Amino acid sequence: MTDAPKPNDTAVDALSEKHAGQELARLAEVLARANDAYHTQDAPDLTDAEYDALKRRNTKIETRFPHLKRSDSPSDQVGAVAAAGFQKITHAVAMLSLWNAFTDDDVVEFDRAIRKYLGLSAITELTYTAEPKIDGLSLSLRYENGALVHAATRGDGATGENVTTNARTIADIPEELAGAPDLLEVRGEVYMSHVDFEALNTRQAEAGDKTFANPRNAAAGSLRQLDATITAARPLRFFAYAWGALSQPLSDTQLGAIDRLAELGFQTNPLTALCDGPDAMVAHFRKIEAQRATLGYDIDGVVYKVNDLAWQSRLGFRSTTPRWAIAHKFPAELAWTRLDGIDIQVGRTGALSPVARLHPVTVGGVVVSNATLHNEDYIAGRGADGGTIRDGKDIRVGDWVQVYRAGDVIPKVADIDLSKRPDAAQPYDFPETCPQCDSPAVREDGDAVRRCTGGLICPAQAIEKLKHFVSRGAFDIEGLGAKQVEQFFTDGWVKEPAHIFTLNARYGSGLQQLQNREGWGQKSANNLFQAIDDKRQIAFNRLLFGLGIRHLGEAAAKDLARHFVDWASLAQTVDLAAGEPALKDTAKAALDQSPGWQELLSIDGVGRTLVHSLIAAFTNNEERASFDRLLKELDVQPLEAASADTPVAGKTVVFTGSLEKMTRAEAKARAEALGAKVAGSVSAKTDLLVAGPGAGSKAKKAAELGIETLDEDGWLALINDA
DNA sequence: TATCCTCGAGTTCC
DNA sequence: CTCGAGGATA
Repeated sequence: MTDAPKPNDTAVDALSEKHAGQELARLAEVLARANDAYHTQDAPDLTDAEYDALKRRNTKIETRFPHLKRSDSPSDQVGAVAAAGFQKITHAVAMLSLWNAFTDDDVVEFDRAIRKYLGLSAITELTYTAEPKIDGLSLSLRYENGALVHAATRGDGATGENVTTNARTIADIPEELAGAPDLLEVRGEVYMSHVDFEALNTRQAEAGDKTFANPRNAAAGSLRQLDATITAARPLRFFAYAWGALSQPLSDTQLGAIDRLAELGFQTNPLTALCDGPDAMVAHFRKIEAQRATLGYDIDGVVYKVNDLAWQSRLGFRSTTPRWAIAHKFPAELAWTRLDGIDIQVGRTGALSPVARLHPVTVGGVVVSNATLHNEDYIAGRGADGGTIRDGKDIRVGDWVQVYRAGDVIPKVADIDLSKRPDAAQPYDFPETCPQCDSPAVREDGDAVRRCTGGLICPAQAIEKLKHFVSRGAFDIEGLGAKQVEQFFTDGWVKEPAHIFTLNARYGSGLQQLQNREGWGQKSANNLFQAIDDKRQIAFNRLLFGLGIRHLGEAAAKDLARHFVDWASLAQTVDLAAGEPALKDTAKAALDQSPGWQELLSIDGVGRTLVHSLIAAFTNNEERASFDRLLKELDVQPLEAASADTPVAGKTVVFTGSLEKMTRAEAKARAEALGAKVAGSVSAKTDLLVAGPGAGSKAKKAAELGIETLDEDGWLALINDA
C-alpha cells in the first residue's frame, strides 16, 4: 500500500486553469466511484494510500484555483471515509482535565482550598510539584509485564482512540520496560519541537502538501495518521508526567513517581520542581515564563500537583477535574482585527446567540474568524466581561477589536479601539424577531438571552433539537451525526426524532438509490439502519435527556430516571402536577394539595423551574404527540447502572456530629464516589446515619425511625472494603 | 435571603 | 471553556 502510484505533484503547479477544471472533474468522478465501491461492495477498487493521494491532489488543485472548486467536490463529501478510522479504547482510569488558575491569587486560593478540604492548619507542611504544561496532546500508554500493549488518545476522557501502531514509532516511547509493575499505564504529552516543526512545514510546502498552523496541530495530525509510516517520518516526542491504572504504586510522592518514570526510560520534564507553598509556586511559574521563548517547544502554563500521593487520593476528584492539581496558565495572546459583521445563530432552546464575523487573524497560532458575543448586553457593553475588560464600550460592526482565546480555545472580544471606529458605525440593533422563522424573540425578566418563540415551527430550533437527540449523551447513533441529521431535515425525511426510527420503512430503498451520489451506498445505508435499530433499546435517562426539554440535562435526566423507573409513571406524575396550582414555596401546607408537584420536588436536583419546564413540554399537544410517536418505536430500559457493587451504592447517607479523620466535604465526596447519595437531614428515606461526637437531634431522629447508625470508624471500615 | 456549587446551554477550531 | 441560572444550604 505504501508504494501506491504517486500523483504527479509537479504537474499541479504547471496546470493551466482549463486543465485544472478538467482534472477536478476527473478526480470527482474517480473518487466518487471509489467511495461507491467502498460503501456498496466489500472490494474497494483503490487502496487507502491511492485514495488519499488522489484526494490530496484534488485538495491541492482546489487550493490553487479556489474558484474552480466544484459543488460536488470530494473534499466536502459527507459519507466519504477513506478507511475505517481508529478503534475505540476505554480508559481503565479516566483521563481528566485540569482546573485553571490565571492569577497569583488563584494559586493562593488553590492552596487554601486544599488545606481546608484536608483540614490542615495554615502551618502544616504541604508541598507541591510544579512543571511546565506542554502544549501537545495527551496519550495513555498501557504496559503489561513490561511490554507496551496499547496507546490511546485522551478522547473525551473516558474513551480514546487506539493509536498504538503510531505510538510505537515515537522514539521517546519505550517498547519494553525493565522492572516496571506488572500493569502500568503511563500518561504524558506527545509534542513537536519548534525546530522539527519548522523543518516539517518546509518539507510539506516543498512537497505541495498542506502545512500546519502550529506545532500542536502538527503533532496531533501526525499521531492520527491512519498510515503509521507517515507518523514514523514525523519527529514526535513524548514527556511522561502521570499514570493511570497500576498494579503497584510507583512511589508515595508525585516527584518520586516522576523520578521512577525517568528510571524506567521515559523522558520527564527537566523543569519539574518541588515547591513549599504558593510563593514558591508562583516564583517557579515566573522562572518558567521567562524561559518560555527559549525552551524549544510550546508550553501554555505550569501545572501544580500535591506532592503527597496519600493526600492526593484523599482529595480525590470533582466531576471532571482532580482537586489536587491545577494548571496555572500564561496570559492569553491578543490580536487586533476588524469586525466585519454580526450574525445571529438560533439554538435548540431558541436562544439567539450573536457571533462576530472577524477579518481572519492569527491568535495563539490559530486563525480565528469567528468569536462569540454571548448576548445583547455583552454587545452593548453591559454585563460581566463588558464592564471589567473593555470598560463598557459597546461593539459595532466596522470596529477594530482585540481578540483572545479564552482558555486558549473560545475566541472573544477583549477590547475596542475607539480611535479607529468609522464615523458611520452604528450601535448594534439586536433583532427582536427570529432571523430564521420571523417569530417574535423575547427576553424574559432577568434573563440575559433573547429567545425565539417559534418552538418547533422554527426550523433552526427543530434541527438543533434533532442534533441534540442524536448527540453523545443521548441516543448517540453511529453514522448519524449533526451533518447527516441536517441533511435529512432539509430533504424532509426527518422532522422529529420518531422519523429516525421509521426512516428505513419509509425511505429504505429510496435512500439506497437517491443517496448514492452523495456518499451513501447500500453498505453505509445498511450500517446506518443497523445503528438506528441498535438504539431502539435505550436507557430511560438517555431518552429523557435526548428529548431536549429545557433545564433537563444529563444530571437531571438521571435523577428523574432513578425516581420514576419508566415513562408511564413519569408522565402520570407530570400530568397530575399540570392540573395543580403551581407551588410557589415548598414549606407550606399547599404541598398536600399538590401531590404531583410534591413528588417531583422531592427529587434531589429537581426544582420549580424544571417542573414548570416539564409541564410545559408534556401539556403542549404537538410535543406530547411527538413523544408518543417516538415511544412507539422504542424499548425503554431502566436507568444505566452507576458504580454498583459498593456497599453503599444507591443508599442515602447523612453525616452528623464532628468527623475527626476527614472533613465534611471529603466524606461527602467519597460517599458519592461510591455511589451513595448524601443528604443533609434525616428522613424516612435515609438508609444510613454516620454520627460523630456531638451528634444531636439527627441521631435521635434516626433512632426513632430505626435507621442504621455508624460511627466514623464503622463508616471507614464499611467503605474501605470497596 | 444570601452564598456556594453544580449543571445546562452555548460556542470555536482541529 | 465560560457564563448564567437553578438548586441546595446555611
